[in-house]
Amino acid sequence: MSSSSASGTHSRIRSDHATELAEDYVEAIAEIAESSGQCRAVDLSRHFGVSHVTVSKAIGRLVRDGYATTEPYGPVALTAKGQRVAKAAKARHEIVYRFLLALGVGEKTAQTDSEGLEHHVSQETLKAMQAFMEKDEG
Amino acid sequence: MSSSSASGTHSRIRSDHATELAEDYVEAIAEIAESSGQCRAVDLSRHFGVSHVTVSKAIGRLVRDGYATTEPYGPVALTAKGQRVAKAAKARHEIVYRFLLALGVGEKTAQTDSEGLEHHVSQETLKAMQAFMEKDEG
DNA sequence: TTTGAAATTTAGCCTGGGCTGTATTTTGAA
DNA sequence: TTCAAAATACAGCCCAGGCTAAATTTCAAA
Repeated sequence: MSSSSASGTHSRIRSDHATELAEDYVEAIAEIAESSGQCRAVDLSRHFGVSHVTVSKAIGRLVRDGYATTEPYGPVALTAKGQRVAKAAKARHEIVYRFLLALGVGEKTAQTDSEGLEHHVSQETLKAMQAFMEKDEG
Repeated sequence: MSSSSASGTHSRIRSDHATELAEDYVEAIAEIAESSGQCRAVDLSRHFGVSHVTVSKAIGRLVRDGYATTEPYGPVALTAKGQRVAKAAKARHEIVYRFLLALGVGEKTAQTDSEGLEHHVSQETLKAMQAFMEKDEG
C-alpha cells in the first residue's frame, strides 16, 4: 500500500472535517425546510440529537461562512451557496446509499454507513459507484 | 432515503471523530516502527505534516488512553491495545483500498479515499466488500 | 389582554486538535 | 571533550464542537 505518508493526503482528510458538519447541517436544513416549510434551530437540535446551544453556534458558523441566513428568533434559510452544497451533499449521499444497497448491504447499515462515508468519497469513486450500479442493475 | 434523522446515527458519526485520529496515529506508529525499527515524534510530524507540538499532544492522549507508551525524549511504542487497534485499522484500510481498486478506481484516488473511508465502514460493509472482491477476482 | 410555555440567545465551561515561541535534553561531529 | 544541531518538552494561544444554566423573546391559549 506504499505507506501513504506525505502530509498532503492526510491533511486533506483533516481539513475535510472542517466542512463535514457544515455539509451535514445544510443537508438537514434543506430536508427539513422542504418537508415542513421552514427550518428552526429546534428542528436541527432534534435531528442531530444535540443541544439547541450547539445548534445555535453551528448556525452562527454557517451564517458567517455564507451558507445560511437567519434573523433573531427566526428560522434558518439557506443561501444560494448553501443550497448548492446541500444539493451536492444529498446527491452524493444518495449515490453512496444506493451503492451500498447494490453491494448487498442491509438498509439500516447502508443508511448509517452512507452518512459517514459521503464526506470522504471523491468524484472518481462516485463515478465508479454509479458505473457499478448501472452495470449491476440496469 | 427516509430522511435519516434520529440522533442515534448522527451522534455515532460525531463520536467516531474522537477515535479517528487515534486510529490514524497507531496505524502510522506501527508502520513506522516496522519499517525503521522505532517511531519518534518527528517521524509522525513528517508523516502527517503537522507540527511536533501537535504530535506531542496527540501522543500524550494516546498514552493517557492506553494505546502507547513513551519516555521523556524517547521513541513511542504501542501497547498491546494499541497494536490490536493498529492491526485492525490496517486490515480495514487494506480491504477498502483493494476494494476501490477492484471497483475500477485509480491507485492514487484509491489511496486517498481509503484513508478517509476506513473509519466509517462498518463490519457488514467490509464483509460485502470482501465478498465482492472474491466474486470479482478470486 | 395577559401570561405561561416554547424557542432563542448569551455567558461560561470543557476537550480535541491545531499553532508559535522558548527552554531543555540528546546526540553526533569537530 | 566540547559544542552546536536536532529532537523533545513546556507555556500559552486559537477555533470547533459539545455542554449547562440563566436571560430574553415569541406566540398561543386562557
